[in-house]
Amino acid sequence: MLEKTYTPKDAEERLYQAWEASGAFRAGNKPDAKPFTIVIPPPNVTGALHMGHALNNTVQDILARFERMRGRDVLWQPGMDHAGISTQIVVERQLAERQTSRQKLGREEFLKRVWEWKDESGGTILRQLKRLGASCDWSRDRFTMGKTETDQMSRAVLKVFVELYAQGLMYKDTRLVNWDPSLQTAVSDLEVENIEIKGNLWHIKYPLADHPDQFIIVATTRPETMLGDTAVAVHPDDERYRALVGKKVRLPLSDRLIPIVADEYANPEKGSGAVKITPGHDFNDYEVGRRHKLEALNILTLDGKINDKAPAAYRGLDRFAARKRVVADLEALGLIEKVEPVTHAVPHDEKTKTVVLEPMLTEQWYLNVKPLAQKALAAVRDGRTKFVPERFADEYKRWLDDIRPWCVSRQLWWGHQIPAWYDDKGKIYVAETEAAAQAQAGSGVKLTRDPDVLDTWFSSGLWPFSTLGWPDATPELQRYYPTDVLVTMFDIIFFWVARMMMFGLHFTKDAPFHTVYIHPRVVDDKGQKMSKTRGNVIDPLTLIDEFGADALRFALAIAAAAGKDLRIGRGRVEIYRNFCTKLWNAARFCEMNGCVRVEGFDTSKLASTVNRWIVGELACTRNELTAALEAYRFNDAAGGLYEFVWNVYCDWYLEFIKPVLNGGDEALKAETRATAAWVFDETLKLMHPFTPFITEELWCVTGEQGPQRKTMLISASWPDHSAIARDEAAASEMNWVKSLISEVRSVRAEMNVPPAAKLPLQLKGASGAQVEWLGRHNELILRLGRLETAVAASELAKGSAQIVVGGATAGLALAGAIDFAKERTRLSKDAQKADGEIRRIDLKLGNAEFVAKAPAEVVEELREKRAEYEAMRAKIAEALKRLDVS
RNA sequence: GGGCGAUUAGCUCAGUUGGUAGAGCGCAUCGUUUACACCGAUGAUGUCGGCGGUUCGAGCCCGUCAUCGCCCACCA
Repeated sequence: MLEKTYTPKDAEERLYQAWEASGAFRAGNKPDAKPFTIVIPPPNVTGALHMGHALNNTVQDILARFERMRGRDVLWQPGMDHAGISTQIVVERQLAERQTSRQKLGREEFLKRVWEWKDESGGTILRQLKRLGASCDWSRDRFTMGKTETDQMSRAVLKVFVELYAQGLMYKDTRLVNWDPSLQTAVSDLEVENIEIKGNLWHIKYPLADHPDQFIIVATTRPETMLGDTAVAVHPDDERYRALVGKKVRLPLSDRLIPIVADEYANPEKGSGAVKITPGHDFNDYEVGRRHKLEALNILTLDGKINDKAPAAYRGLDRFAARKRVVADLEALGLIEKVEPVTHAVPHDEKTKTVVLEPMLTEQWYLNVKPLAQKALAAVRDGRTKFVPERFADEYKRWLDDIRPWCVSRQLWWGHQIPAWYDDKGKIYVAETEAAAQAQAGSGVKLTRDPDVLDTWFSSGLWPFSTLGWPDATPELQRYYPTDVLVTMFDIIFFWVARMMMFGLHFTKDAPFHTVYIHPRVVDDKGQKMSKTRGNVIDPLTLIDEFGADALRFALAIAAAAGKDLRIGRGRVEIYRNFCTKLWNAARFCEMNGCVRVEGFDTSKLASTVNRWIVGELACTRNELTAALEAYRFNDAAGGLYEFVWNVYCDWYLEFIKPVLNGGDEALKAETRATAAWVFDETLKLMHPFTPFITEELWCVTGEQGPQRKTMLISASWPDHSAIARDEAAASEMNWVKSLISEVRSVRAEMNVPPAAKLPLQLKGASGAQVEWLGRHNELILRLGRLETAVAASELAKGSAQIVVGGATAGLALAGAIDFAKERTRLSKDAQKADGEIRRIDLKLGNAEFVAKAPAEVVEELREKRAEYEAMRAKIAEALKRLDVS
């Protein structure tokens, strides 16, 4: 027996364990089946489940369960990312709380601590994914980094690095990088976020060396960098400065003489047309400096303070303090021409958004990605990999078309250490192991390993094949690679998707997936991006606790229209909790009425139109649903199910069959029970990818009553209704019946006919078929229309069918009854207010619960009203009889 | 500066090849007929951002403008 209400909390944990125990999540169960592979976007080991993950993994789980039911051998590969910078920051913070630091511990000890942290508190997110119902093959859990370098996940990274080096694509270079002075590491271009901030544009007078009373004016938003200026540039065609090219200016504050050079970079339109050149601290100036062989003077320390290359007065000052000091000193010297406020984009750290990055001259490892990018572009251009929605392919192509070398080294400890060793002359030996490097160098040579680690995206770029065992030729790699669909969001197309495409094509010759599905970004119900600082973060686990995982999943799926922001709030999840409840109650209805699935149920041999109709509707729903899922239209898929379950099956079909189930035709009753049960069962299958828990629960429960379930729903086959042709005759017949009933109800409501009043119906001008239908479905038309009789008028008028209910005068005759109806509603509401526990009030007063709990005066009042009502009812009946209703 | 997306009922959003505008919530009225009040029935509400064009016909195609959002960009 089903409980009166569904309690997700009780069911979810039990069912999840049952699934895991049955091995249903494991890949390889169906050796003869075609594989279907999804790799999870590995969440950061530091992460906790947020709404974005909930959506991302709901989508993947829908696909995984759908394909599993369709008979594919599904591998949903789980795992996590070591998340270099994020993780190192987390552990360093903990150390700081204990008054220590990574520097004090040393590298080895620090890494030991990070691993300890990872084993203890990393990976909460994986447990949280289970609460969502994620059907990953947990036995294949992977991490982007091995504990030792002989671990396969690490070997994959080393091999890739070494091969790229051997191919001449990986190299060291000294040039400007985006430097994070807070973490003291280089970051890649992608990790830079330009944020508009308000600043000043200072116009500074640089005196000419020959004529100290004459000035050339330059403008800058970063005056402190003038301490590193090594030239002033003007445009070669700029008449104003032509005579000055080759001459020198005396750099204020530093007292150095620097040249005036002609370079096309200087824009005569901007400012004074002359621009200060600081090759050591500006990407453009660096290029100018190269062209004119200028020194790239570095005036900053790695933590962003002025170093000893600058005049003594500024040494040791933080770069922002130095800015103030420089401006003040220039002012004192009368060298500030003017100051204008400007808004300009300043490079910030993409993660913290607070640290201002500094172009810094350092030696780093770069990967020349151009040749890899060509392959990645070709794969998308020729359709080996397609994006859904398509427009994201354009973004992908634009980025790859104009790609620059990727700075892959990071000055961190947590990550894949770069497999490069140096001898004391600085010669580089790149090899997968120290022994191999030593062999290259010769036995007597002392080698030192490069201390830097790789960008965390370097290893996650290998994820689709490293998780399957590459570089070893494992059976899994053979079977499950290339994968099928990648489910992710637009914000990591460049970071991750493009890198996987490049590495995948370069090292395996195959595109790592045939489809990239880009799901929407989840925002709050006001359309605001969720963030901790805004305080509008909705925790998916709280929603799961309150409404159940199924409700959350369905809410996400039905709102997941391609490419648009997805708004979600408590209210939405509540709606789909209600939907789950509806499904639950439909199951209870079936159970109470003995609707039990019959072995060998044959949809082609149904005698009843109603049953043929619902079977056809189901088949139609199934086909549309399948097509929607194949096209990644999750909103259409979920929407179609909602419509079918609620508006077709519950609102109409179950109402249609009530008279049959209460009637005396045993054969019809048996057929109807079997049909109701079969359709419900098929519906559970269709719903399962979206709402796995409640459907599995209902599947098991009905199994106890009907034929014993041999398998769980998760392992059931996706319905194949291809043999079921939609019975068009049944459809038009039932649609007519539905519209007739709707019309009757509409007329009743318009005319204020009280619900209890049963009216006679005469149908004028009905066609022969309609007369037949009216007769065939008379019982349910009477019931649902609350009619006394429903007959076709004997004389068939020409034209369309016309419904006459009672007649215009009937409304007047019933006026008194309406007052009673209103009164009754008011009283029942009063009664509910008086005792919140009374949820249903039997106004016939036969219900003991009501009598017991309702206030006595309400009971008394209702008794009186009831007598009036009875009298009124009799009068109405009489009045209706007298009315001319033909 | 370049590119992309959005603009449809009070709110949140669907609307796949152009063919009489949809859903949920909310609102109004009614309701206890043994699945469900986390429910049922009925109803009201839209110059589909503005303007122009193509077409027998445009929410959908084209042009243009406006507002909002996102991405990219060397930010003197």
